[in-house]
Amino acid sequence: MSTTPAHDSRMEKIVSLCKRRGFIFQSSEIYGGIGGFWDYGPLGAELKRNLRDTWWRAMTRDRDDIVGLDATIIMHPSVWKASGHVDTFADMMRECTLTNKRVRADHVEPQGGSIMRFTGAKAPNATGGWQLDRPITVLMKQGEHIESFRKRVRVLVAQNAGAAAGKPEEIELHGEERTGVVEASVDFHPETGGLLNDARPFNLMLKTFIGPTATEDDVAYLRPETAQAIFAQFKNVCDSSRVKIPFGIGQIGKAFRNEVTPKNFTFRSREFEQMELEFFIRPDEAVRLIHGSVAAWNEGADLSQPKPDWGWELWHRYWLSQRTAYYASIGLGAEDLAYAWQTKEDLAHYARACVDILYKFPFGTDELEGIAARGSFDLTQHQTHSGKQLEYFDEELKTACDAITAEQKEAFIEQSHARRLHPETTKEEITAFCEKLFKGLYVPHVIEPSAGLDRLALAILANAFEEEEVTDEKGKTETRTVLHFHPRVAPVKVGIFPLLKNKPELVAKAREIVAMLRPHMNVFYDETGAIGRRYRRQDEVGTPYGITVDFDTLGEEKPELKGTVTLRERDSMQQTRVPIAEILPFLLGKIL
RNA sequence: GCGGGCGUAACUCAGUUGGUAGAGUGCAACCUUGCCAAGGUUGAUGUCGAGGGUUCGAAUCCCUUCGCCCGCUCCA
Repeated sequence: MSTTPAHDSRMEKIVSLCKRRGFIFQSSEIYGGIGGFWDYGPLGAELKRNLRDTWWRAMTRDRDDIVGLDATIIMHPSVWKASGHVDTFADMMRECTLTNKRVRADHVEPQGGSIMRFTGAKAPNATGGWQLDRPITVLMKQGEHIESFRKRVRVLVAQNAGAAAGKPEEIELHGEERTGVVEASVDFHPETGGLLNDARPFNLMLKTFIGPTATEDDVAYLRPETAQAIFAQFKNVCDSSRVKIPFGIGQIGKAFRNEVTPKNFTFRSREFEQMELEFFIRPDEAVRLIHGSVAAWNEGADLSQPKPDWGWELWHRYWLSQRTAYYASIGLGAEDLAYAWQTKEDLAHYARACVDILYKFPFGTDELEGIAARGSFDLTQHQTHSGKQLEYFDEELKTACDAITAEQKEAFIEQSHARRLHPETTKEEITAFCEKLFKGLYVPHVIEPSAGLDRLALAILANAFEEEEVTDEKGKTETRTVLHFHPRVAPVKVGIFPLLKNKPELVAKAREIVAMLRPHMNVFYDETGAIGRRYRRQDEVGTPYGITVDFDTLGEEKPELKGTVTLRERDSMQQTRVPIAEILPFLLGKIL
């Protein structure tokens, strides 16, 4: 899916600017750095805070159907057993000794064939020559022709060696020897046939210990996602907040994953921040009982306002449109984004649908947010593992069911069985589920828009970055580096400059304006250097507006201009004369 | 994890066969300076990623290690 340009100077420039101007630093840099961890400097901290605030506002404060949560990073280890993370994140893995391809130890199918061993390989014709000195052991499958086998091994060797070894046909294999025959061995990679090394635990969750003794009994995990805390606290939120389905719980917080390969600057980090919403909805069956039918999604459906007869599909589409509108509100428009729908085969077994919102990063188009329709899987898992009832009592559903006859209920069960998603679901399970529904009880289904804050910050930076050719009045062309941040997310909202710093009246007036604006926004005062240089400095950190106090502000020669300043706009570099009294309302209108 | 490239000032980079580290930009102060990186003067900053070795002497050669980038792999 990603397209990666061979040399991406744009990304390098962004990384360099981030360091130089204090957006993002490598963690622990004075000790040589630590892979996959990044710090936000003064401007980065402001940027990230602004982004976090826009999400929180859009998702909680601006709506009356979503509440917030702020849970701990370390939770009861059982949370991760219930969620499936302990199992799927802690597989025993084996690696192919030829290609380093990794495979789950319990997923290796027994294979038969001849064990072939080579002492090494050489590519004398490759640029500079190339050589592999370690032995290679590969299974020649039953019925595989010896020449096609040799060709296959050369291709694998070439792939693994990268550019150094040159073309597969240039590779010479040395010391071929048949060392044995096996009937059903699990020691060879299912695809490559390469010998597998010993199984090793491979866990993507970061481990820690609770209490000072640090034994295996005290193991806990740093959360690999924030979502599970929302499910774990679902009942408490319901009991304390008078929320009614449909409603959501949003959370912003740190998560940790032991990524194999952190890469692309902050894009894949081991410590990162997520902004997640779990939006709880009725199962489609409950909607059908209440409204008689479930509204179907079609292209062009009106998604502006939720409707009571929406099922999971419309809710899923609704959140996709809401999230797209959110990105537009902070400067990421349709032309910057892309969407990737997971195919049925890619989906986890419990998921109904999942769409990723991607941003066109300089290093490739990659994920910013995933919106998944997860059914009732998570809450059901926690209900099973904790033994606590996580069903929701739906007054409206109970009322609707009380009004229908026993025959209608019987027909509904039949109908639900006919519509079941998984063929293996039994009639008994469907009946039990429906009987609960008739009492107004169900485990809510969930739509999960899950976004990466650090990825968003990187996208915003990449999207804002531009090196612009500017020609001045004298016809001199030069490069202007500018970050076109949307004013809402810009770390500094306005720069305030006295035209000259050795004129006390100008400095005093500029300080007055700083004092006026500071309670409302992040402002930056600068009096050093020529005015043009100060503008450019602010362009480079994305400050959308500049205000210059000059002699007209003091009314020295043109009394009619007294009390006005120059307002300079970053993107157009246009200047306008505005009264001081209008500055604050103007800026507030742009940044809120 | 594998292969390749790289690591010298805040940034971009130069540094010869091993001889004790530089440029441009930026930064700071002052003078000049009336709206888009202006001019001048002065100034500060490096354990040459880290550790070890060879050597009279290492940024330079060797080993180890850490980090970054690219490709492969991995990515509930």
